Amino acid sequence: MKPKLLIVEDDPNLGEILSEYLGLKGYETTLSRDGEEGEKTFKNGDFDLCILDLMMPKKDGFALAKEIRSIDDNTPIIFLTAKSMKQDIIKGFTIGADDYMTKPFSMEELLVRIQAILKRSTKKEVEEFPNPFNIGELIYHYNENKLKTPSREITLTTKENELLKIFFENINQTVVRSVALKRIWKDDSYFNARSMDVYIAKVRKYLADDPSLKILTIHGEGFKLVQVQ
Amino acid sequence: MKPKLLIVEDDPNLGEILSEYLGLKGYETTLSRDGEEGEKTFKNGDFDLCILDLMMPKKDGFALAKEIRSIDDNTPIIFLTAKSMKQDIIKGFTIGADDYMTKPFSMEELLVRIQAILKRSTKKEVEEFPNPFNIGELIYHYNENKLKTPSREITLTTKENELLKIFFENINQTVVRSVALKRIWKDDSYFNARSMDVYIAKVRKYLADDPSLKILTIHGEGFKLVQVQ
DNA sequence: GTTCTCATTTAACCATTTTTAACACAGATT
DNA sequence: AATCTGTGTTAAAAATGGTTAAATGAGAAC
Repeated sequence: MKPKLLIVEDDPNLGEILSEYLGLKGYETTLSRDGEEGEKTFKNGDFDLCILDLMMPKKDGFALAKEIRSIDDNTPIIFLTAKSMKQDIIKGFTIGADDYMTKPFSMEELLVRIQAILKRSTKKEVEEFPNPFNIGELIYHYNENKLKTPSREITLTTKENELLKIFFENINQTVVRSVALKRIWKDDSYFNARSMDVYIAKVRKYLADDPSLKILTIHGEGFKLVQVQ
Repeated sequence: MKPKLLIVEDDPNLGEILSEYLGLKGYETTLSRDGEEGEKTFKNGDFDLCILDLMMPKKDGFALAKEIRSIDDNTPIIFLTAKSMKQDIIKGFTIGADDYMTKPFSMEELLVRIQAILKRSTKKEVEEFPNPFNIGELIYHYNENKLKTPSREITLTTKENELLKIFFENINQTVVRSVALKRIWKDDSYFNARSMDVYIAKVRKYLADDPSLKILTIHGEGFKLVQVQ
């Protein structure tokens, strides 16, 4: 599958050129025109790498990078900028950038730098979990939308099933709200988020049949399914 | 453990300066003076990253990088060079470089670039925080957001939990304000700092259940959790 | 095509967590 | 001592999440 790149650049010329060039080189590119648009796009997409201009209207590249890092501290970020001031470069990397290029730059160089970064980033593929999946006193049949507890057998609805799957795939790890929303609801919006909260409540009730499993709330971040002894 | 860096640089001045600077910054550095020596050293060592000058006697940086890649295509490589020709840069990355810096460069920038690369390459040894963690009369379950004291069981909020974790990870050491702020609040700003002060007060109240634990204020620096007898 | 059923979304209200604000005090600086 | 900056404390405001029930919508059954 083509790696997905998010390009956030307010100069329409450069943006188009970048998008087209990288598109030709085998990437799937999405172009946003300012920081705020970039943030929305990032939240609703699933990108392998972000290329951010530093000076942009509404929200600059540093601010956007911070937002991105607070959602996900793994997706690589490359900054593009006209400024080549040392302190900016240091700041960029401190925020969590993976590379920093000063305009004007060579497209070809950008390309090889992107390749070098992607070579290493390889987002961890979620391993396929066994079906049925045994955990604690529960047996979860993802394929059949079923959850068996010591006392009953629950037939899950589609959304319940998807949500439960994400939790079992990420046991003891935080499931970020926006990530789950993008995966199940395809869109991170206010109402979808509230809908998800309703489903969290439902799933919590099911899991209550095994007292060793709990879904904790990570305020402002997401949820975490933990198994205690 | 300190990451190990191999520096191959024929200019004795630059080599020494690099080695010393990066040594001060917490790396274990080994310096070789030409490509052939560099190759031998690489074969006999176990390095986390290589910094190679491009123009060197006996064996140039490209040739050395090829040797390194034929032995191991994982160890990151950074090229240093006086030439900034586009074709050289492309060639460097094509051979398998991870970064390419043109002399003269800023030490600080080299450092942050090294950090950015190592952040991705090092097989993340997940420093497992003992869970539960016993200290004095308290039992701290980080995974469950719980703190058990002799008299009660406290369910911690997300922020309380993260703050407490930092303190327990750094017992008897100063936790610098800005470090904790960046880690928990993602941003060191006035209001976040005040918010943190509010949480310090909350956490102090919880710890008061064990009189041997105290959070001291290090004025202008941060805080320190100390355990007295 | 209409009705029924059930999954899903929206809405309203409540609870908790986090941030902001205000004021008091402490330590450092002059 | 006067002043500045940094921290302690408390309460109110704002944001986020929990819960329940009604509204909507989509597919199955009639």
